[in-house]
Amino acid sequence: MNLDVAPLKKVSLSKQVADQLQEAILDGTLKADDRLPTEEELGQRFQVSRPTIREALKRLAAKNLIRSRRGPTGGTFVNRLDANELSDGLSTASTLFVSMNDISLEEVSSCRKDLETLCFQLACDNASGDDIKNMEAALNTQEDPSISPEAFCAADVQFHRAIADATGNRMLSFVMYSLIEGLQPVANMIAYHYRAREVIINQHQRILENIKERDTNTAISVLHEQIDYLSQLHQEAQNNHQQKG
Amino acid sequence: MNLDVAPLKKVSLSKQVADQLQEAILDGTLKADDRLPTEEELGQRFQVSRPTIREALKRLAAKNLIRSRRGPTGGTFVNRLDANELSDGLSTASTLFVSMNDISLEEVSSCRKDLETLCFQLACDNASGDDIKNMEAALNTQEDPSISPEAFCAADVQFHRAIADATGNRMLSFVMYSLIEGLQPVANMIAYHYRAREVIINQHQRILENIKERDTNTAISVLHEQIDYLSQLHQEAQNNHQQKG
DNA sequence: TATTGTTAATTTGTCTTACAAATATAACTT
DNA sequence: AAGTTATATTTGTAAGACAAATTAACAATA
Repeated sequence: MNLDVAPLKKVSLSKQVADQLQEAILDGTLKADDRLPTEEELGQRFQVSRPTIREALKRLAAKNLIRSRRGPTGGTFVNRLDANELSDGLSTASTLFVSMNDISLEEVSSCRKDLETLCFQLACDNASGDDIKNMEAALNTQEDPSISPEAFCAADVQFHRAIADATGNRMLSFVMYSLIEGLQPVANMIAYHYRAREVIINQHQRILENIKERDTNTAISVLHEQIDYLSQLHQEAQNNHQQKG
Repeated sequence: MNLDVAPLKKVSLSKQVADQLQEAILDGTLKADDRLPTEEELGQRFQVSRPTIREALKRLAAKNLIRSRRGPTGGTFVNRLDANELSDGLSTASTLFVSMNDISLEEVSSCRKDLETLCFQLACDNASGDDIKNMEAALNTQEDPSISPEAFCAADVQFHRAIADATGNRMLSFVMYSLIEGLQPVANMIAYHYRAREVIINQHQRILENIKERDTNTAISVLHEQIDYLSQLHQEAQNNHQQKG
């Protein structure tokens, strides 16, 4: 008896419902801001109970695909997603990826170096006036010594994002967002050292200046200086931590 | 009257539970393959009902952070995630990003060209024997003319992933996975044209050959040839589609 | 009339209880 | 001893009820 038995995949109902709804969102059947039927109505259509529908909706909510509101005009709506909101999922994904796979800082750092170098080349060619203004705004925020470490860190992210946006390629921006977000923990650590703040600010000033003057090579050399500096700081912090523990 | 009122966010219980559990997973309190308490026990700890716990767990399940099994030795476990599993979320994210933001093929294509060029440079330097074998395996699959379009497409993804892995930088691999997955729809279309299959296979053969011989420049030139070819095919398909509609 | 207060209706959020399905362990039977 | 059958445990699903939020319509009042 040599029969190949059927796959027999028993996928839970809530997952099947979630997959079908996600499919509808991805292929455009459900567009942004569309309102889904009520949970009860969905239950009738799929022939499952309301808790099952709700578990399915929570799966989609976790991916930021939908939002819910109570009340007569409430209900469940399809989210319009921009890079910022999508990058939330990406950043947890890359954080997880780094931590669970023991990715060394060296790998992350060299990846960022390569990709951001590419961004600098494109940004020097394509940066618009608005892009420059965004960088300036982020830098101005960082230059205020009274801001909190969190705010400094956020402004740091904003600065690098502005450069990614300045490439003019939104797909590249999107990819870079996940990298920048994924390195937040490192940036976070730096923000607590006032000495480091000064160094970072100085580097950003020089980067901005060189991008303005379209001096690609100098801008890139400062970038490399910064990434190496961050690597080194992070390495020292780890060593200290190991000695203490 | 110019008062800034507080945000007043009332986060649902299931989301709060999900966030707390995710936090525990991210910071390492819950490690891979750890078993969570049963749903009932979780309910007691958080002082909420089982359905609420379940909705929270479904949120995490949607992100592939946990898995569940029934039975005495069953329960809910923390997932050990590799790039493959994480790429599921990434691919939907990039697919969504492209479709909801009207990202042109030109942008995606040029982003992939730049990033994959970088990969080729690193791969030519660092590709190991295993990496070469992975590429050969994918190519062998594609060379069988009897395989389905889906299988051809999957093998195509596998080939490009193998190149990304050959860079030796797992962070870069991870980033590339999202790009490769995000372009699945285009690859999918190609797979249905037998004429195109031959072209793709021929290009892959030459790419593999040049990576083996560490001829970076030639390998890259073939890559660019392929990306341009795909762009062109896609453009033609779109034009045909518009004429028909 | 215009503003305020009240009520009702709708929809998601949560709880309770119950049973079904899967699965490993232990007990039992042949 | 081997296989079979109970049994306990845990997630999956269901149904019904009530709470909370929010809008709309209506009534009351100045």
